[in-house]
Formats: sequence, structure tokens, C-alpha cells
Amino acid sequence: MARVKKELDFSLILAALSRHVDLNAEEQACFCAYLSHRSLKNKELLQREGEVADSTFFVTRGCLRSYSTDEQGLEHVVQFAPPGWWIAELYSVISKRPGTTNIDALEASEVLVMKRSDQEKLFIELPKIERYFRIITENSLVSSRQRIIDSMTLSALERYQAFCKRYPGLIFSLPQKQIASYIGVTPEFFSKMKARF
Amino acid sequence: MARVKKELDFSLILAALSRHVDLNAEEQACFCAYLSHRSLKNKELLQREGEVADSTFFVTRGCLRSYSTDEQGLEHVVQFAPPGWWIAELYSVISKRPGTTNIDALEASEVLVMKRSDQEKLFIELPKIERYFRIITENSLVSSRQRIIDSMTLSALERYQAFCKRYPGLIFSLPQKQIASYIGVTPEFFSKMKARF
DNA sequence: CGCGACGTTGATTTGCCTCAACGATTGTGG
DNA sequence: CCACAATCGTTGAGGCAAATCAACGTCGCG
Repeated sequence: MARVKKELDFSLILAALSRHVDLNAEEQACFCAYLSHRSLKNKELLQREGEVADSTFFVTRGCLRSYSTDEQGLEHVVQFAPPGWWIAELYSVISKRPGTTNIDALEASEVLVMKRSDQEKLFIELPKIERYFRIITENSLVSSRQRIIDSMTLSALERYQAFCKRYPGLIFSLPQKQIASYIGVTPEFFSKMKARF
Repeated sequence: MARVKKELDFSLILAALSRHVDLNAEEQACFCAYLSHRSLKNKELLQREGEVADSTFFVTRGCLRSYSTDEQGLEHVVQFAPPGWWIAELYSVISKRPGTTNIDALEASEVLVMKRSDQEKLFIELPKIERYFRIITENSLVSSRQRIIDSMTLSALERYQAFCKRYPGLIFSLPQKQIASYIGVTPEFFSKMKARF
């Protein structure tokens, strides 16, 4: 069977862009020209701790996560990225130094890849793209700060409830272990907590 | 004694800008024209939970903090802002909804005030300003994510050491209570922890 | 001076972790 | 298609880091 290069599906990413900036057809084409595509198998690693990251990823299918590993080998989930979400090792992308977190696929997934060097060209060529990223970065910062507050003020059960609100739909498709890791408890405690309702 | 309008001192904020973007004298003047000034007494509240915030603040003297209050009335510090730092109730500024955190002064302080509506005008007039805020927002997001990781992987003592690295200089000028609140422990435990070295 | 905020110390409690054992489910190679 | 391993979720016993509550000394300040 001949290998046929598929048309990339930009509909999801263009819809995401249009929520914050208006691009005409030409600008959309310009933006998409910088994207490439990558398929990931379940558990496939997209970014390994210690390596320099040069790309940001937009998930179109499946689900990714970023996580850090502590000195005991335990994993701690920083972010989940279902379709329509961006994910990156931003520290490494910005600083061009080795990253401290990993990104992998929790199931078979597909992503669009934007290299930082291309992103920076786009920032100059199309200021609306810089605006788009400025806005979604602001929104991410708000979420991230809220999670810090939650970790200081909420019990494990309340953090679980907050998780259910932030990622509705993920609750049933993710292993409990991953959810436990995100809210910052052990799988054992998470299980007992659920049993107590 | 006659009240004399002081010349505002923009040197600190222009230095901060120049670390990320190059502005000529005219652009600098354009940027500064949108800034106003405000002096704060010790403990003065700049942003109250429940009110809609419309401005972002750049600290030129003193020290501010943002914090949230839980249902038991305990305060949890989200951020400290010594001179040279920006601080805002970003959630409220972006969404134009009532904020969930407070901002106040930990000592007599001075800030430059940038209204969101003016900031948005600047984003259009001077794309370099949008670039500047895009960059510092990215950096804030990286710091914020690192703090989440720290809260999940580090002990209280290690978080204190991380704090000392992030805010060197603040260690000696802040009440212990504030530091304890930032790293997420009670003042009592913080005191015992230090005693154990 | 006297009050209130701060820091310290001790006794006790608690939320969550660790370790271990054991079914249930998944997936994979023969 | 089955056998077996690996991963996942559950449950229990015991332990520890940090919270809570309370008492007390100190300092800065109105």
C-alpha cells in the first residue's frame, strides 16, 4: 500500500486562534505554513528531561502530559493537554537550556509542531500571532497561579473537585494514577479518598 | 509648604524594558506617557478581593505582595514584588470580573500604574510593548510552573531554600510570617524548622 | 506606658505517605 | 486464542511531616 501524504487538518488550531485574533485567509495560510505534524504512540516521549526543547506543540488528537520526576523516581504531572491545548517545556524553549520536565503521550496522539525560531519569525511577520500567544500565555499564567493557591488552601479532596472542573471529560479517560499525580497525592491515598466519597 | 508635583522617575522601568526590547527616545516617551504614579503607606491595600482590577503595577520603591485569604481567614502569599517587579490581579484585569486575591504594601512603597485600557492601546501603537509583555508573561509562567513543581516535590525546608534563591535580599527585610506564608507553612512550623537548621 | 503584632516553644492531633499484600484488568507473545 | 506478565486499583497497618492549640517573652509604636 502506497504511503500517501495526508492533508494536515488545521481546523482545530485555526478555531483556537480565531477565539482571540482575526486572521484573513492569507494570514491563516502563512501561519499554517510554519507547522509540521507528528504522530505519537501511547507512552511515546516527545521531550526528555535534560534535553533542549525547541518546539511548542498543539494537540489535535489523543492526550499528552508534562511531568517532572523527583529524586525518588516519582512522577508529578504539571499539565494535561487534550485536543485543542498547547503544551511545551517552556523553560527550555525560552532559555535554550536543558529542560527539567518530560512530555509524553498518555494514548496514541497527534500534534502540530511549531519551532521556536519559526514562532519568532511569525511574531515579526504577523503581530497578531504575537498577540495570540501573549493572550494565551496570560491565561495560562492565571491558571497556574490559581493552582498554586489551590495547593495552599485546599485539601486533597477539594483539589480533586477543582480538577474535575478544570478538566471535565478527562476524569473518565485518564488512569486514576495520573489524576492522583496531578493533584499531588499518592495513588493509594487517592483510592481511599474516593472510597470515602 | 507648597505642594510640588514631582518629576516621575522612569529610570527603573525603562531599564526593565530595555532588558527585552529596544525603544528609541520617542517610543520611551510614548510608553511613559501612559503611566501614572501612586504612593502607598505600609499595609495600604491596592487591590481588594471582590473588586474588579483595571491596572497593572510596577514597583519603584518598597515592597508589595499579592495574597489570597481562605475561608478560615488565613492569608497565603502568591507573590512578592520588590522594586523592579510587576504585580497585578491578572485574573481580574483580563476577565474584568471581581478578583480573588488582594494586593497590599508590606512597607511604604511607590508604584507606577498602567491601566489595562492604556496597555491595550500601547499594544497596538507600539508592537514592541506587546512583545515586552509577552516575554515577561512567559517568564512569569515558567516561574509559576516551577513553584507548582516545588510544592509537589520539595519539603518545607527545601522550599525555603528555593525561596532564598528566588528572592535574595528579601530574606532579611520581610517578617518571617510572610515568608512562611509564601512557602506554605504555618509561622510556628517555620520557626521550629529554622531552629533545627 | 500599654497594647497589639511578632516570634518561640511544647503537647497533641491529623492528613497524607510508606510499605506490603492482594484482586482485577490490560496487553502481549507464543 | 490462551497464558502469563505487567500495570492498575484497592485495602490495611504503621509512621511522619506539618497543623493546631496554647502559653509566654519581646519589641515597636500610638
